Amino acid sequence: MHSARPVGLPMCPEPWPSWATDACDAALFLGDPRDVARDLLGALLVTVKDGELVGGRIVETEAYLGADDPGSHASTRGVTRRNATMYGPPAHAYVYFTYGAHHMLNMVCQPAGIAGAVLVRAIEPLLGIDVMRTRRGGRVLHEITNGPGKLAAALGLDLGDNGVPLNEGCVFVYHGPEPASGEVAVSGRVGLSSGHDLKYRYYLSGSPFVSRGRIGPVSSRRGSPEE
DNA sequence: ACTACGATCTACT
DNA sequence: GTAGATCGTAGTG
Repeated sequence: MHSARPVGLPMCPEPWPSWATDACDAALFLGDPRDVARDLLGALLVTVKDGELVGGRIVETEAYLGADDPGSHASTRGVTRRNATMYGPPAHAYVYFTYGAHHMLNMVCQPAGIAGAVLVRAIEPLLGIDVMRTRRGGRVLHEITNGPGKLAAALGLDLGDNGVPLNEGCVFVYHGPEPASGEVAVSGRVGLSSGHDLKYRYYLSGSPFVSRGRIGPVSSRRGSPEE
């Protein structure tokens, strides 16, 4: 049978993954962000920037809800110019800039008028690895995309990509093999000043490509900080 | 106009 | 383990 590689995309040295045969349709990105975050684990995330095709398998995500979520850009602030994309239609990229240095890639997953998105925190590099490595300053493989800021840099994303529709421009998502349920771990989100008690982070526990985020408010406390 | 701070990363102790 | 980078956003005057 013929290659599953989509027509129209640039070539890259690595072969297109045989399991990535179908682009995710917009319906996958319409639902509770916690469900979408879980469903995106294992999917293939691809970007085409500067004529280069790069990407990898999503291994870590976080869900961000609306006004009720203290960790969300939508909490207590309402619509602002920064978070407007989060209130826009689903299946679009919400890219923002933070800490004076880093871009973050989110996927909007609630109907227009309702805030909700999934932050992609880490992927396993599969396509265009040399290009991503160059964009990341020549790091070793497992440090190219193991964090939201690192991932956005490797994928070549910036504020110019805020609001682009998924699978129509430069950001694409393809269905991957569903992870075994025992492989999916859940924990508190990383780097928040509030809302870390909510277990809205999802990752593949066996993957060496997840970020090493600190979990929870206290590091000296013993016991079981996560489920 | 001015200020404080952030869904982070890196380097150095 | 922790401080510094670095700039867009939002709140205030």
